[in-house]
Amino acid sequence: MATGRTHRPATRSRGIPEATVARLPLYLRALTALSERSVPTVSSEELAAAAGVNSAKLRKDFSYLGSYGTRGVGYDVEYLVYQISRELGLTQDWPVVIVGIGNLGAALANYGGFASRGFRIAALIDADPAMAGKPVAGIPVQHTDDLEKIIKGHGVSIGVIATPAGAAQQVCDRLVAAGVTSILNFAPTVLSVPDGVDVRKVDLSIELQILAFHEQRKAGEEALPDGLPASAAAARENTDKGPDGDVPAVMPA
Amino acid sequence: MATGRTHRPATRSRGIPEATVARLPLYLRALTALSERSVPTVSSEELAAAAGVNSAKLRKDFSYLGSYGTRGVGYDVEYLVYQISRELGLTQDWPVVIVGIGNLGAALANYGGFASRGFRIAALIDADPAMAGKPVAGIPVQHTDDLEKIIKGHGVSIGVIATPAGAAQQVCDRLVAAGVTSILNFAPTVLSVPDGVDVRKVDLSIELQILAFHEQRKAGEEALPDGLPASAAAARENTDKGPDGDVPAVMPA
DNA sequence: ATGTCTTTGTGAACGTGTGCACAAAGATTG
DNA sequence: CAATCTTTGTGCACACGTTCACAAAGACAT
Ligand SMILES: NC(=O)c1ccc[n+]([C@@H]2O[C@H](COP(=O)([O-])OP(=O)(O)OC[C@H]3O[C@@H](n4cnc5c(N)ncnc54)[C@H](O)[C@@H]3O)[C@@H](O)[C@H]2O)c1
Ligand SMILES: NC(=O)c1ccc[n+]([C@@H]2O[C@H](COP(=O)([O-])OP(=O)(O)OC[C@H]3O[C@@H](n4cnc5c(N)ncnc54)[C@H](O)[C@@H]3O)[C@@H](O)[C@H]2O)c1
Repeated sequence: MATGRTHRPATRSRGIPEATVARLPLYLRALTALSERSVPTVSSEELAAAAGVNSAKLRKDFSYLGSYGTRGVGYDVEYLVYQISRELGLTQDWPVVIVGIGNLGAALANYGGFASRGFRIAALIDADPAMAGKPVAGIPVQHTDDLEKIIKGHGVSIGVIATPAGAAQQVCDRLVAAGVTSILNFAPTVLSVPDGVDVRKVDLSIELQILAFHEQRKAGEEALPDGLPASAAAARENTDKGPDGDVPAVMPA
Repeated sequence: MATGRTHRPATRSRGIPEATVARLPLYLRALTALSERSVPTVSSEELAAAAGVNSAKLRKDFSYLGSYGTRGVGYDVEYLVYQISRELGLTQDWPVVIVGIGNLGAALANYGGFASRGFRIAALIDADPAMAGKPVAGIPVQHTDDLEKIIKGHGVSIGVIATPAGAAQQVCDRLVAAGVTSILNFAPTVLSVPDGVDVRKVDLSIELQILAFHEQRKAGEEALPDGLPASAAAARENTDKGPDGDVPAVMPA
């Protein structure tokens, strides 16, 4: 998420905030569920509850797309599903390649929710010659040597990287050189890409570490009931190591 | 970030901004790499480059933790690794359970970067009786019936949900009732949890859809001011066909 | 038509995050 | 010790995001 902000004077409401874009798939999911239950219309309050957001936020989000609601009634479910799908570019099918068919890559390939949302696995690619030709999720794995040919042959613009971290940048470079302009990276590495290429990352460790941070905070707060956040301040004070750093300067373990 | 009622902004203590917390693991990763190369000190500029962020942002982030740098020199790598680890609560080992040992759950269990970052897989849990006792990643899978016993026995406070969407809320409720207060959710559902429980989600489809949005914008910027009639909307709603895929989120009435 | 009732769409206030730019701190050199 | 050089830590301004609160739009009943 570092796409150079195209400073568009907003001729029309064409500038949808990034935070809104990130929530559209959430709305779409909730709306699809309603659609399957043949619910004709939904209010911002109901839909917001289903998507787990504030209703005012939802209404403002939709206002960036246009005025698709009816006052006093709500939103037409089918119509909104279509509008959001169109906005997200899901009315077309996006061919996707997955590179690195190990534990994670195979799980991704087997993931059903992939195809049901506008994405199609065009190819699976791995560097291991022993894997070449072996089918995973019904799709034969192809060798990295053919990466460029595969990308260009299928007109792939979205790539998923599930290789070890050490190989990720190299794979990324090849993908980009072959024409991929959007990358979803599962490897724990920072990827550098040229302007115009989007990278999003999914990192399990980071998520867990964020949870651990809050978990620790919760555990420390139990001591003082309803009190002021003196503990945090005190803990930080400690780091003002005295003249002789009594705090170990080396990490244990 | 927590789902459910967020009326209370969660004790906005003298705390570290959420955006900063989310970057600390990134810094930690970069610092660990430097540490392994025995680099003694690093400047904000260098470290920022390695972590893929702006150096001013990095310095401001660190300023919330304390004054750990030396002007004219930079930051002591080992010391900073320790301080960030401590802040994130990684100086202790967090036992984690994974519920739902299918394609994804098994991949997560096999993921090495788990243990190397302060987390330990305490148990693997699945509802399939056929899986009980079978080892995955060297750990025998246990049945859901024993979920509460397992959680309490190991003092687990972090749970990972990798079940189908339809089972996620139910699993979540049981985890929370058993004492789990942090959940990492891979199922495409909005989880409701009581106050005090943190939920973070990882959703592949959402990431891909966000990429598709930007991809579409990049590709089709030449024309199409749209304005499609509503009739076209009704004509195309055939996008859903998930035979099993993910069970759509149920709406709380 | 008129009135009432529901719910949208949005202006405005507020909160959070980002990045510039620079004074101050400390290392280092002469 | 003073001068110089490097790099931190942060004040400030601005951009972005969230939430409140309410006028206006439209449905629906009478
Ligand atoms: N498994 C998880 O749950 C998980 C979680 C978070 C992050 N990750 C990350 O995802 C990545 C993959 O994890 P995994 O568990 O599947 O690892 P894995 O070792 O099982 O699979 C890696 C695959 O990548 C292939 N590969 C290696 N170099 C390649 C190259 N240059 N080009 C193409 N393919 C190449 C290997 O042959 C192998 O099949 C790792 O970076 C890991 O850190 C995994
Ligand atoms: N595989 C992926 O790459 C991927 C990507 C994104 C999201 N997801 C989501 O992750 C989840 C798991 O995906 P998967 O591909 O591993 O599915 P899967 O069907 O392979 O595995 C699901 C596992 O959960 C177990 N399970 C079902 N109900 C349970 C319950 N009540 N308690 C405990 N265990 C239960 C099943 O026995 C099975 O082993 C799904 O919600 C999926 O939508 C998967």
